[in-house]
Amino acid sequence: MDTPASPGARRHVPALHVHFANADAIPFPTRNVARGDALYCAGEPLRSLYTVQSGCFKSVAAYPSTNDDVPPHTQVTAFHLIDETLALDGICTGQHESDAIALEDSVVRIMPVGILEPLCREYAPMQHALLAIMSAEIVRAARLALMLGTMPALIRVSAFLLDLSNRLDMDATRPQQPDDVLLPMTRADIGSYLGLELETVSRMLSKLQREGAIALSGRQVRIVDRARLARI
Amino acid sequence: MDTPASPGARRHVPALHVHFANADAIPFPTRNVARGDALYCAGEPLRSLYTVQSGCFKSVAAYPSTNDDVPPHTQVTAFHLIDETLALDGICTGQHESDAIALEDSVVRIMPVGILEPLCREYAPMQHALLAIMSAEIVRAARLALMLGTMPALIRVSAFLLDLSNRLDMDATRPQQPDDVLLPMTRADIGSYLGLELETVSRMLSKLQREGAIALSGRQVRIVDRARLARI
DNA sequence: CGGGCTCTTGATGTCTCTCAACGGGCGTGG
DNA sequence: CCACGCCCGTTGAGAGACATCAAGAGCCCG
Repeated sequence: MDTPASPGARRHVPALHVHFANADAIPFPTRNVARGDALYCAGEPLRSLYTVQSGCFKSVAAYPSTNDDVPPHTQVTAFHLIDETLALDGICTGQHESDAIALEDSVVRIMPVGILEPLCREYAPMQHALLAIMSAEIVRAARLALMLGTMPALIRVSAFLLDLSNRLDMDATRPQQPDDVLLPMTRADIGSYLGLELETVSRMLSKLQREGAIALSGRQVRIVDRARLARI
Repeated sequence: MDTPASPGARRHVPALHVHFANADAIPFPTRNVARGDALYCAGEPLRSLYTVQSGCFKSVAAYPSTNDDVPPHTQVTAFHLIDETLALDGICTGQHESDAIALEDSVVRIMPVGILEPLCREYAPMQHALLAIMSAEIVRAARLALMLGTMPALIRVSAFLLDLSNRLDMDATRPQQPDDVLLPMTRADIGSYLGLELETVSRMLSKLQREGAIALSGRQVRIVDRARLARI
């Protein structure tokens, strides 16, 4: 899971989804992706990295099924909001390791790897930024694994809400309502990400509402008592 | 989880724990770490990356506890065998994000980040190797999360054994007995890594033995029926 | 030889999954 | 404009997998 960044936290929590220094200055092309469409699919050759300009994506990975007669397990491994970078998992093989699906009509900036690597060799800050982004992604994934391995369902869901809220706050273009979160994904997506069934996600959201931590109507969530949510 | 790399796998599975090209050619210093000692601890400033020359480590992460009155949940997030690289998670903040504990008396090669980054700017293959290693780590962590989110205990344990066996085979210095695996970690470590209790790990190992997939005596595991293990 | 750590195995409990039914929103087409 | 179907979300009842609690055996090391 990503960073709840509560006041009580003892250790410094890394700023995940680091902004890509200097990339703004370079006239990379953009691409529109309609809601539900794939930006790329697993197995395709990696040509570029992408940063989200507007909209939102989910990454869906398939577990390399050992006995592949029947359904290969899949899971949402990440959600990508504005300014966050996609396709980092493809560098190691030169192939995309997951599908990237737009959750809304979206725009991405295209950064071809063939250009990016020489660029990073030239500009030390950019190299450092790229390494920082990748490192943050490692931390993010490890923290997700930690949560899936040790936390009960209610905590997973509340941590997810807090994380999403924090990341949406990063978006300077968004009106400043840090307590109002409009979920761009279905309960099934959330469940897949958190290692839960969609019914369980629904139940936990209802429970959080009953306890007065949030108010919800469909995908519109209002964080009523952030401290309570963090304390769960 | 890492790569079972079975014959049945449809998609190409990335070679995780990529070897660090050219790093051998550079006279980096080494350091000995006694069994049970920490190579580094979470929160310390990141000075170097490390590759394992001999021995074995575990990475232990603490979940940034929101209400930190009581025990901050911890989990083993990775095991590091020979030729594998540690401390990649620290680059994003300049601080180590986890503890690295030696499971045996070990030797690591020390690669100071202040040297590594300029070096990567100079040598494109080295830059690419570093990016590939970090990307592979992202894939590894995501796959672990996927397994923790979707797989039952028996599959987690069998996948863990297959992965460990495959990674040990990468070690050229090891005598060629790919089916004999000496686990360097306790059941509790395995359980923490797999999101299970140590009793469950023990039960699953016993079950795999009853089913004729493995033979075990303490930490010595012999993979008797690799196909069956992969098929579970 | 004793103490502590590790591992195994059993009994019981509980959390989450599974199966099922139902309501609401939205788009399509009558 | 309304009807219908489909997807999404909610809620309940029951089952199953794993955690928890507990006891005991093996082993290493001092």
